[in-house]
Amino acid sequence: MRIGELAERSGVSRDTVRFYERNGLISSVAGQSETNNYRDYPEENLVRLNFFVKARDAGMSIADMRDIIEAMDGRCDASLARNVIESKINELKERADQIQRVIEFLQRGPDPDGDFAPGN
Amino acid sequence: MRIGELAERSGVSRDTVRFYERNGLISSVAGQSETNNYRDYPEENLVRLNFFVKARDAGMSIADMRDIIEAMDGRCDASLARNVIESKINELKERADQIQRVIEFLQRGPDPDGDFAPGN
DNA sequence: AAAAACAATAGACCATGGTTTATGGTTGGA
DNA sequence: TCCAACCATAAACCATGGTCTATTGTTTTT
Repeated sequence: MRIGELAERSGVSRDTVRFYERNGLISSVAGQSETNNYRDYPEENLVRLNFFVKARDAGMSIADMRDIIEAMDGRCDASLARNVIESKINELKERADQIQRVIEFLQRGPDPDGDFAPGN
Repeated sequence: MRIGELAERSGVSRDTVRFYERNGLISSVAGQSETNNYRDYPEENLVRLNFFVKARDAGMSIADMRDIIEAMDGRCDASLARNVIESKINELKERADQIQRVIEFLQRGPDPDGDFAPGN
């Protein structure tokens, strides 16, 4: 499909698609037309972009996403890939825990102290 | 205390302290010395900074943090403050959920599809 | 055919969250 | 006294994650 369709169906802008491509997150191939140089974006990019949007909302960086898709693409050996994924999962869990701590702080108050509590 | 001590004890750099102050997250008062214009950072800033570090690690923006401390400082009425805090809590929960979804994706595979799965 | 919509490329621009540099003054220990 | 470490201020700089503009060419729609 062409970039506009991909952008439309994935919910990110054309510019963002190009930005992601420049940063190695997705890839396109030369189109079959002789008259233009429109690129063709294979269907799989749609799946990826759906993931990127989720991952972005979860606070994941472009570099992290790239690590993950490279690991998943089997460009490196399977056990290394598993390690990469595992470590990203652990980072995400850390982050979720940290969020939980902040939520608790906001709900109940600061750790031991008195001032700067939500109950003020 | 002076900026260096605050930075040291809070674990952020002096530059970051100044940056946070410029952005309304903490405040200082003029020092008592006649010969210099060193600022004095009240103890409470330490408590705040401890929170900011947590909040930052949880992915909270400066603007969000500012909203929270302004709400907690009682500069606006209590019910409004509670609303602000509540909505930040909800945003954090959203974020945590999103992270959980990404974790599950990475552990089990994509939603319905076949390609781009961690199992590759 | 003419206009509107789309595409490619390159580079400028923007906000966010800091960090670094430059300049000049202050303080504390050897 | 002299140097290292500290402080203040302002402005420049940086990476990240995009977004916007300009230019040029291609479809598609009317």
